Amino acid sequence: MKRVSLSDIAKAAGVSKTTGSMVLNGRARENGISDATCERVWKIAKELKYKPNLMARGLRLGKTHTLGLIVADISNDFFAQIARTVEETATRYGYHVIFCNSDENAEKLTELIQTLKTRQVDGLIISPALHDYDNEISRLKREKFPFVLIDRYFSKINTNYVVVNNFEASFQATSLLLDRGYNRIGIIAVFSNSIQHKLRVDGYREALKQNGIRFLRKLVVEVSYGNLKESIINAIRKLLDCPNNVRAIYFLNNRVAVIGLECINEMNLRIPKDIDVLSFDDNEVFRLFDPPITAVAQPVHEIAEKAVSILIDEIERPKKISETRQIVLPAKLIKR
Amino acid sequence: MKRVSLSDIAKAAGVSKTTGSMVLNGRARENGISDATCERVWKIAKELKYKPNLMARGLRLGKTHTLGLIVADISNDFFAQIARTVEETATRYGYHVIFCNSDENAEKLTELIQTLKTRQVDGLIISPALHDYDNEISRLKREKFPFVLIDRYFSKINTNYVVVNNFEASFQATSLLLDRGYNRIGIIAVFSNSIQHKLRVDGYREALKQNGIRFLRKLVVEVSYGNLKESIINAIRKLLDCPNNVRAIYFLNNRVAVIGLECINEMNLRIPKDIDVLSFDDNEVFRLFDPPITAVAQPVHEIAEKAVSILIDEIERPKKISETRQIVLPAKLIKR
DNA sequence: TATGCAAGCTAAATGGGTTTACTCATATTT
DNA sequence: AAATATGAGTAAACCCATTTAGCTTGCATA
Repeated sequence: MKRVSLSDIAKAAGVSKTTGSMVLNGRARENGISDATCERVWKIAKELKYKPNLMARGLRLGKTHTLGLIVADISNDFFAQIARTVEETATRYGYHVIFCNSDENAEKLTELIQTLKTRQVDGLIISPALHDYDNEISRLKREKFPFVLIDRYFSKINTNYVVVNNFEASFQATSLLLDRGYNRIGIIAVFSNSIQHKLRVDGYREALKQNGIRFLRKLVVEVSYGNLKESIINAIRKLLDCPNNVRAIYFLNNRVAVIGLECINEMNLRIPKDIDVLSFDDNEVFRLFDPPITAVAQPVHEIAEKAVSILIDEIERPKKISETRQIVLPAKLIKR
Repeated sequence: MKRVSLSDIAKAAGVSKTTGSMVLNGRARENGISDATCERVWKIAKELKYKPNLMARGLRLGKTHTLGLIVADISNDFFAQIARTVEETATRYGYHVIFCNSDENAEKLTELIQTLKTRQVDGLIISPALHDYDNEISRLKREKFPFVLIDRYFSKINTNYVVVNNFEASFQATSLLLDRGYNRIGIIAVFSNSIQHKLRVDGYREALKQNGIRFLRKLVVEVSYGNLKESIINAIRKLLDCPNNVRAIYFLNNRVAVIGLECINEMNLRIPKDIDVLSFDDNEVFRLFDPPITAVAQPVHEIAEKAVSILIDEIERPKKISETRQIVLPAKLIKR
């Protein structure tokens, strides 16, 4: 029941391993192997159901045809969808995908990157942890290891990335709320030092500014991942209460939005009577709410597809040194 | 910048590769390597940041320390959560996970199983496609390839599997609806020849029976994956309409439930006034609905954890021939 | 006749670990 | 004193596909 190896094929076909390898890799022509031999090898390979041992090949070639995908949490709808398309696209290119969850934890991320490198993945698609300082990522960069960041990136390192136009999308989202007549809009976000976070807040500020409304720092509440629910309840309470007097909340991501909605529910607040909400990042079920939740939808499929194709391009093309690709896709405001 | 290999370590430490290998694999004691040598090797390995080449090791040992996970669609909340825990658990055991989407397509599933085997994963966790006949799975079984089925299984093949008690859970779910006073309950499900499907319907029948209500085949509507939305709208319309006169719908899974809710929304029906609903498979947001949606929640974490540990046990233990493990976990009815 | 060359193919090295079957001292038994 | 053990370690085989460098043989040209 043991696997058929190239030697077996070679022996059975009465040729050398070299010839066998060449034929089965479609290099027969260029190496002047005769058609007769060629056919013989193929026939035997088929009969014996030969499948090359990818580890042997990988060892020799130094390539595994495997990509690593690191996200905060694959059970989060946004990342699950990314993962879906990453896998699909990678498969089209003949690659497989190993995935890992970083839990928004910089140390875990560092560790994951290292193990995946040890495991010899050919490249990485990474959504860096929120608090990550750039160390491990910039090490990858220094080592010229192929990788693409998605969703988030670092201004200080020149890397490949695929993100959305956070500023613009946030500007539009805020403008919509302003149009609806809210001029005191609270933001609830997970604490983060990332650029996207900043850009989303900046977009919000710009929208306020263009409407002649003053930006108030205290309306931007940053909660921490630890006990999201409790902190969000407090945040909402604080925003609604008197001097703030907020009537619309802008959740800066998916996760916060879903939990935020849960809190609003529990606090017996009605949307939009008591409070209106908007979420950056869409969720399949937002449109099913009563009323449906307006959200900024990221083009997940494009993000994933682009990331994979850039990555594989970098893996397979001879490296044109430090020529990075930085894609900013438009996010779409879905009014509901 | 090239990787440090075992030879490098051996050379630097003035020992043979053999000794190096033994030391670094913790086999120093049993092979009578002196403590001095041991320390020297470790020290050098650390200094040079030695990471073994896992492909070389894998090639020799015939093991990759990789598991394959095949689900219908990883962007489906249920599978995303499974994937999450599978990865976590596998990592604890020192394994990585390659995932693939079968799209409920038997041919694709067959192909995936084959590629993953070629890729030398050590074992597979599979949620078989709905319409799959058992061929590829039983081939795995014949070949004694380690695998565990989750969520679904085949009565005709004796395999490892981890599933929930579909009959019992469905019985309880139906009983709840009956208690709420609905005695004409419609079922909407994706067409399937799987046992779980049957068991869920059987549980429903049994509940009706114990309440002295006749089972009506026409109240069980099977839609196909093609154009779910349209078919569900038709199904709902048909069920509500006159002779049927259904006032409660029992969605037989997650996917159908979410889309079903969307349809109900679009049809401007109110829950529970016009129609009440219940879903087999929970979804994070069901409790946020107004009113919240009652659902049967599968213990996803346990399913995934159990599946991984059974699989790894099978991979690592000397095979006690054809001794399969079949786990049936209780699903929990979450009344909302 | 000797030389060049193309066609068709192969031996052996390579990649980096693990494992088997030794070696070589010295120490202990019998 | 000869035989056996033991401690410490190693050379070489092995896993399997790819690739480099080169080897025949036949035919044509100088």
